[in-house]
Order: sequence, then structure tokens, then C-alpha cells
Amino acid sequence: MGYSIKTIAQKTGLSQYTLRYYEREGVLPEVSRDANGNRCFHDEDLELLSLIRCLKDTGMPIAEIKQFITLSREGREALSEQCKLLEAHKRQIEEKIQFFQSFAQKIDHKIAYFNSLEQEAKAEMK
Amino acid sequence: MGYSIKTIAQKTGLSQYTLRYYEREGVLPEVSRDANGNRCFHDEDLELLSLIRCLKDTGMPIAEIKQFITLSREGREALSEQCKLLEAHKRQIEEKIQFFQSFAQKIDHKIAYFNSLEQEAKAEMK
DNA sequence: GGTTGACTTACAGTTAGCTCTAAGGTCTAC
DNA sequence: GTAGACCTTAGAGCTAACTGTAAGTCAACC
Repeated sequence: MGYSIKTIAQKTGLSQYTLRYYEREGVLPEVSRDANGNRCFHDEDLELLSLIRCLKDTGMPIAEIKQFITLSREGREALSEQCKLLEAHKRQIEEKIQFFQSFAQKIDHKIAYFNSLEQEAKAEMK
Repeated sequence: MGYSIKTIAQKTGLSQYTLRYYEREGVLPEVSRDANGNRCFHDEDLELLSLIRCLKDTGMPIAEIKQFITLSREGREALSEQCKLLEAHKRQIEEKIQFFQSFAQKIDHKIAYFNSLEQEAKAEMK
């Protein structure tokens, strides 16, 4: 009835340490427990974890994710604020994409330049 | 007659601390000094710093940048290895772009979902 | 000639985000 | 009934990448 921390670690790719840390820090809302006091994750937790990963891996700091999650507990009154947070983050992701694309180009030019130097060096060897 | 560390900090947006740290760590090759022992940056340093920033901001760890810079000092023999490093990194950037794009989409869906919840809530208010 | 300001070094401190250890509880299988 | 696998908490430790401090050098101005 529900997933153990081990299972969730496997399913999410996060370590058990990290999962406990997230709960401690309020990044993940309190996970329910079984009769022995062991964590008992549910599908909603999995879903939330997937969103958390998405936010984290796109560069949102833990503290901000926590803020977002805290808003979740406030129900419908907080929805518009949550939306604002997500929208602001999405703009940041888009900026990063632009940034990365221009950097990929720059690196491309560097590679081309290095290759030309290499050709030159080979020509001199003859 | 070369730029002071303060000027370079302004030009690059990196702090003086960071610039010294980079030199100490070998991320930036040794900077030449004036008669008083003060750092005296040149345009080549600026150019290299621009590449370093590009690598760092696209997620290359300091240690790897150092490796790349160390190769620079080995001259033409190291060119192909440098190219390999850059090409590998470029692939990583491209993966990240893909990843970010899919995450941006996911966040979009979430925003749409939240908006629909909000509309619902408003409808109930009437 | 004293103070101000920019620089130097060596090294200690900070932050985020984990990651690990120690000490212990509980269940299952032999 | 004990070994092993699983879990728990509290709290210490780690890594990367800075960031700050202390003590000192040097040149320029009043």
C-alpha cells in the first residue's frame, strides 16, 4: 500500500538521502507513514517529484521550489501566485535556451578555428 | 598598456576574487605582471575569459575548463584533443537545450492546468 | 610625510545541495 | 533467537565555486 523510499529512489533516480533531505527542507510536503513510521509514498508524491525534478533540473533553487510547494498547501487562493512563479521560471528557461544556443554557436566557431589550425599544422608537416 | 584587475572585473562581470581564484586554480593561465607585481591583463586574456565564461555558463565544471586551458599551452599537438573536448561539450549543450525545451513544455502544461483550476474556482464564486 | 586607494598573498569562511555515519527500531526467514 | 534487510532520526561531513579577511606593498595626492 504505497511505495517505500527505496522504490521511489529507483523510480525517480533521486537517492534516499536526497528524498529525506527534500522532505526535511520542505521541498517535498510531508510524506505519510505506515504503522512502523516508515515513509509510504503515493502516486501524487511521484507526480509532485516529477515536477520538482523538472524545476530543479531547469535551475530553480531548492528554496524557490519549497516556496512553490508551500503555496500548494494553501489551496485555490494561491493558484494565481503559483502560476506567476511558474511563468517567471518558464521565461528564465527560455532565456537559458537562447543563451545556450548562442554559446553552442560560439563553441562551433571555436571548433572550426581549431580545425583550421590543425589543417595548417598538417600542411606544414609535408 | 594592459588592463587592471578592476577593469577586467568590470568588463567581464566576474569579481576580482573570482579572477584571482581562476588564476590560482589554473582556469586562467598566469597573467603577466607590471613592475609592481600587479596583474596586467591583455586582450588575449579577455578573449580567453570570454570563452571560459561561455564554457562555465553552459555547465562545464572548473576542473574541465582547467584541463582545456592546460592543453592550450601545449600548442599544436594538443589541438585535436581540445577539439574533442569542445565537441563533447557542445553535444552536452545540445542535450540540455532539448531537455530544457521539453521541460518548458511540461511547465506550460502545468500552467494551463492551474489556469483551468482558477477559472473553475472563479465560476464557483458566482 | 602621512593618508588614501588599488593592488598583492595566504588562508579562512560561506553557500547550496547533497551525502554519509551512528545508533537504533521492526519485520522476515532460517 | 538471531541474522539480514529494511527503515528511522540527528547531526556531521563533503564538494564546488566562490567570497571574505588580514596583513602587507606601492604610488599618488595634500
